[in-house]
This record gives sequence, structure tokens and C-alpha cells, in this order.
Amino acid sequence: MERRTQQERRETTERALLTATADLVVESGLASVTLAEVGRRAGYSRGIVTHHFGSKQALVEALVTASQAGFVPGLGEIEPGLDRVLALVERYLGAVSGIGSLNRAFLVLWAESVASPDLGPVFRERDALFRADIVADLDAGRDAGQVRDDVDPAVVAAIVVAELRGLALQYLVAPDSMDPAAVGRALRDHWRVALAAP
Amino acid sequence: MERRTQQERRETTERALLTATADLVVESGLASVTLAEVGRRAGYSRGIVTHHFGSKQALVEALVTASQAGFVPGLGEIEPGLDRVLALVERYLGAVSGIGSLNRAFLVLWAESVASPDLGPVFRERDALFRADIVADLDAGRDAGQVRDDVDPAVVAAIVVAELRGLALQYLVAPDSMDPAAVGRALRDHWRVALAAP
DNA sequence: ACTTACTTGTTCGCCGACACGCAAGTTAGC
DNA sequence: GCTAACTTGCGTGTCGGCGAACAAGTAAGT
Repeated sequence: MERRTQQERRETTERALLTATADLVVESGLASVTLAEVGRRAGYSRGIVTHHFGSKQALVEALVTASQAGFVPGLGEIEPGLDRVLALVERYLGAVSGIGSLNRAFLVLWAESVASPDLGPVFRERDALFRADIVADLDAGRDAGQVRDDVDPAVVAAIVVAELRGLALQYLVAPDSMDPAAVGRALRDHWRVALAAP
Repeated sequence: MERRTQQERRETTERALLTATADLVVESGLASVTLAEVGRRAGYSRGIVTHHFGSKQALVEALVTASQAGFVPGLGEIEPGLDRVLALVERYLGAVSGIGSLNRAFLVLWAESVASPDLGPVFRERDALFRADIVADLDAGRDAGQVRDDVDPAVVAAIVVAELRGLALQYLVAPDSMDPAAVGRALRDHWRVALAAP
């Protein structure tokens, strides 16, 4: 090991700890993750996590933050409207098969947050933002005459969020059971027909 | 407390323990449920769960089994085909707002099973059966000319399962955010348009 | 009386956290 | 440049708490 600066040492260690935590979360859930196992998996000792993060809670918060980076890049460049919703659906599911540890952990944490007093509020807020984005696009699309007048943006947003997360989880736990990209294209076409103004 | 038979005592206690466990699971997740708390919540002592079930694992298995009773009654009376899928969608979400502790616990356990080596296989098998039922209905509908030829039953089944579970969970964690019955009707109409043969 | 439901006392393993010691990296004085 | 003093990353010993499981006792039903 050549000479590294303190900052480099710290950063590589922290990355290793977060990805080790993410892997363990995906494998067996957050509750069963122990600090000792995280350290061991990352190639360090049992005490490393406490040293870096101080507490398990701090580790989890760092993981949640790090995992929040969405896995649909370049969506901000599309202007608001129907097309952006359709692109979201297609690209989200198109990207699912290639996501890394942190993004997989995000999906698992999202599922576990359902009954977790700690994680629950964080992920509920995030879902609310997710739905709000979709609602905004649908409203914009309706103003522009792209979207039918009789669709309820809030209802559609709730359904789309349920679909994307639900399908991603299904693929995560049983990759052989589906081709997410194909499902994504089908879903995109499906929504185009249902939403587009005649 | 008047005189009860041993069988009555045992049955009422077991029901109390299972519903107490279900409530605790919904509140804070399976991992954080302790046997002592289950006993206390059910109105007994710390040791009651061990006495009745022998181990925590046995308690969980009993809860999983008890929670499996689906909350869409009367679906077996509809003959296979498109109509049954549409009825499933509508009634599933129509029933969500009125389900009891055990069914709520089922949804939570389903979410937690994503990263649980113990629960995972059980719930994955159940989802596979759920999807297979929908596929069978769509195949029957296609044979009867009700369903378009260009729909992929496996894809649609995966999407429907994702929608139903995802929407039910969204309602479970944030009841004020949506009216599940209204969403159910919207989704039913949505699928009728998408699936029905021209 | 005997069995069965239930409670209470106790043990044992596990995990998070803290404290202290060592090693690797950094900086200042020469 | 070189090295000594300091800082920071990291390992190990240990403690305290918690929770599941077993054992032994008490009360309720047969």
C-alpha cells in the first residue's frame, strides 16, 4: 500500500463501510446488521464503525443519505409534461437491472421503513416529493393539452410510485422472474395510451 | 372471569397473542418485537409466548399463517377471465381501508420479507401464486376473446401485484394521503380499457 | 388427584459503546 | 531533507443492557 493522505484513507474507508452496510442490508435487513459484521465485511476490525460514525444510528443516517441518489440520470433536462413522466417510467425500470449496492439498499430500506418509526418519516417525505414531481408534470401536461382532462394527477402519481417501487423490488428479490426493461417499455406505452389527450 | 374450559382459555390466549404480535409488527416491525412486550400487550406475563409457542420463530410462523387469509372474499365465485381480474383490483383496494390487525401485519411482513432470509421465501412463493392466478385469468380471458392478443399476461400480472401491494402500503402508512376505494375504481377502469379486446 | 394454563427467577449469548494502546500520516524545527 | 512532536486512523479489551429460552413454582380447570 503506497502512501495515502489522511483524507484519502478516511474517504476510502467510509465508502467501504457504506457499501458493506448496503450489502448486508440487502442480504438480511437493517435490523440484523451488526457493527462488527460491517467492519469485518469492509476489511477492517469490529470497532471501525464506532470510530468513524460514533453510533449505529449515525451509520444508518449516512447510508440513507448516500442511498438517496436517484438512479434515473438526465431527467432534469426533459421539460415538464407528459413526456417526462413517460421517460421516468421507462428509464427507472430500465436502470433497475444495473444499479449498485447503495441503490439496492435504498429499495430495501424503503420497504423496511413501512414499520420503522425511525426510517418511516424520512421515506414518507421522499415519496411525497416523488409523487409531487409526477403531479407537477401531469398538471403541466394538462395545461399544455397533452394530458386528458379527466385524469386525477394525485391518483395517477400514487399508482405510478407503487408500480415503480413494487416492480423494482420484485426484480430485486427475484431477478429471473422478469425483464424490467421490457416491463418498463410496456408500462410506458400503457400510460401513454391512458393519459394522452385524444 | 367466569369459568372457562381449558380449550377456551387456550384459544382466547392464542388469539390475543397473535393480534398483539400483529399490532406490534405494524407499529415497529418484526425485528423489534420482543416476547415480553407481546405478553404484556396481550394482558399476560413475559413468559406467556414461550409457554404457548415455544420459541419466537414458532410465533412468527403462526402469525404468518394466520395473516395469510386474503382480504378479498367471494372472488372464487366469479368465473375465471377478465372480469375476475378487474374485480380483484377493485375489491382489493376497496377492502384495504377496513382490514384488521392480522391483514395489516401481512402487508408489513410482506414489505419486511424483502430482505429477510426467513420470511423471504415464504412471501416470494405467495407472490408467485398471486401472479399465477392473474395470469390464469388473463389466459382464460384471451381464449374467450375478452382480452387483447398483444398483452403479455406475465407482465400485466407483475404490474398488478406491484400496484395492489404498493398502494395498500401507501395507504397503511399514510391513510390521509389517498382514498383507496376511489383509486381502486380508477385502476379497474384503467385496466379495462387497456386489456379489453376491441 | 392430576393435568394444564400461566407466572416468576435465572441464565446465557449477543450487540453497542466506551477506553485505551498502537500504527500511519502530518507538521515544525533544525 | 531529516527527525521529533503531534494528530488521526484503527485495533482490542471490556462493560452494561437487552432479549430469548429454560426451570421451577403457583393458580385454574378436570
